[in-house]
Amino acid sequence: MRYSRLFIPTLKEAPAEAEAISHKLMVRAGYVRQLAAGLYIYLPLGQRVMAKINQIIREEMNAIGGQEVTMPVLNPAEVWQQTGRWDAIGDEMFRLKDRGGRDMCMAMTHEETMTWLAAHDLRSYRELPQIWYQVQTKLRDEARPKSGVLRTREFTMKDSYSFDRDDEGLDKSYQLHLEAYKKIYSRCGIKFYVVQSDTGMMGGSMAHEYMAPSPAGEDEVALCDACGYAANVELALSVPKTPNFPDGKYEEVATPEKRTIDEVTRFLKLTPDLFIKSILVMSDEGPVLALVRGDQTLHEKKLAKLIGPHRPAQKDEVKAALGVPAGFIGPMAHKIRKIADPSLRDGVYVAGANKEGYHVKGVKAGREFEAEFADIHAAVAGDACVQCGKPLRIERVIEVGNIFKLGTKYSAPLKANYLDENGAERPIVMGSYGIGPARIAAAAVEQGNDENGIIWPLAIAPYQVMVLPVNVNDGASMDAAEELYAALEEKGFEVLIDDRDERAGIKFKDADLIGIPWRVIIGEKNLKEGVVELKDRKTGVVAKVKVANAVEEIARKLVMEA
RNA sequence: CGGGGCGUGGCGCAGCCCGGUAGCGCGUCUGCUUUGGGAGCAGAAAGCCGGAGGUUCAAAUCCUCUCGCCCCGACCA
Repeated sequence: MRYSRLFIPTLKEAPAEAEAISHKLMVRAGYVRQLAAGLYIYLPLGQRVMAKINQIIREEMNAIGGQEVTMPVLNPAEVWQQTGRWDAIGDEMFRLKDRGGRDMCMAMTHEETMTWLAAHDLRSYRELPQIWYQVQTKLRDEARPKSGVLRTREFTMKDSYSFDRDDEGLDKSYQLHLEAYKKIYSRCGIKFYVVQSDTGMMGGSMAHEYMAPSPAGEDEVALCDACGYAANVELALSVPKTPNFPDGKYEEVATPEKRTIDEVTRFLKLTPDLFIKSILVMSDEGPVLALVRGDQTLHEKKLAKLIGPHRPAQKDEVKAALGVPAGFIGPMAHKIRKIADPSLRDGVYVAGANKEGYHVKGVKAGREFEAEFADIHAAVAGDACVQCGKPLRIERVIEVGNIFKLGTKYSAPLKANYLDENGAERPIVMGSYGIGPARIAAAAVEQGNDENGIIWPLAIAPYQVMVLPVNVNDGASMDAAEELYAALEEKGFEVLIDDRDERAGIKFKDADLIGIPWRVIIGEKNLKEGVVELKDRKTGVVAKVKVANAVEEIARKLVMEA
């Protein structure tokens, strides 16, 4: 392709609203433009990157027997009502009515329609298993679109659905996807972790997420380098370091006006890990007292898994439920449900005395209070791994994919059944597996960039090589450039030739920004000596190669890397 | 949905507090010079100052409402 004909609107400055590196660079380098909050236009270069990612995804999905289908983006309300999600999902679903006044919605995912199809056209165990996938636009009215292409309201998603006879079959389909996904991200050239994840509102029994490390990410994972334990912090288990407990004598201490852990620790000159933090929350079933260690943070998602949706109690609710002003609550002698983090099981702690202006020392689980124990603290760096005891690392990540075992959550309500060998009707056992191609692109930019611009992995770069004649008005340079360009295209490489009559500086800056992995620079002086320069975008290393060997040399580099 | 910030030529910004009818840098166009890391000089085009209402002789500037965008949080199937 000729640069002079390609629409690549590069910018010297990043738009004011861009924050994430990938956002700034993708806009500056002319890959995308924003139409409105969470709505992006993919320009020619961006389009090529997406096409390449989607191609890799398709190849790997086809390799495990996936079959591509196309689903309607516009859905009737009925299927969503049958699974209960029409009501369960709130403002995040775009809803509308057709001219006949029928309720419709824009599909934000396709469990319903895929299962509808299975319900209608899968009849016999002989037809199972099946893996169907789609690479399509989905719409979600995100509460807060952000970080460029990372969280948008309209986005392409590859998702596949597996249909099996039983759990054993699902295991196999799940395993196929688990491996296929690893290949996809590896081929796309991004760093990623596979972590245990919450099944969330998708339902189901097992789930993993594929996480690409990046500070622009919205999630955090806990990782153990020693044994490989990896989990989303939403469910990561960890064992905090055990403090040295002072002697366990139970005594009341006056702590006037000292309410927060911070105030009390300073007042009593003790470290926060010797305290019990008592947090009252209001659940659908009434107030619940959550207990974590003073140096830890309650993880609301972990707690939600135990008690359902909840919110922190107001000051007057604390007083009403416990008869104690907030700031002096202790775990002793309340009749309400109490959930304590396991780190409180042993040891002797300081806690609120359930009496205004007082705390108590020497509080022991099983002696001063009883509670259900469950890991409800947020894992932090340095906590011990539950599997091997080595310290955990916490890293910020972009979720680039997820896989779920759905079981019969959707097949049961939509009556997606099959007949087994004995003629008995059974629900199809399903799995669902998603990938966000735009997030792969963004993650690649987040992971591959320098002060000059993007550094694409070869496999998803919009072009593999850029041929850059420094002076297009020099006949010899242009002849050599055109010849190289034609020869490389002939070999099947994707080549961009910068045939613009621009100053060298501009061409170099644009080339760096756009991030094509390899660059051949044709300069007048070098050409007179019969050489051109071959520059690696990533390392910046420049190699002079003989014109006669250039094509072969470039081909060698490209093939070597691929 | 809660908290904060910002809307001024295509892009990045100043002007607003202390009203007087808009300016800088980059980009764009023309000409000459230049030509290996975002050139120099000369000239030019381009802005209902997000929108509506109000105050005033006069509003980018003050007041009210509204729309949009970004950030933090909540949410994220």
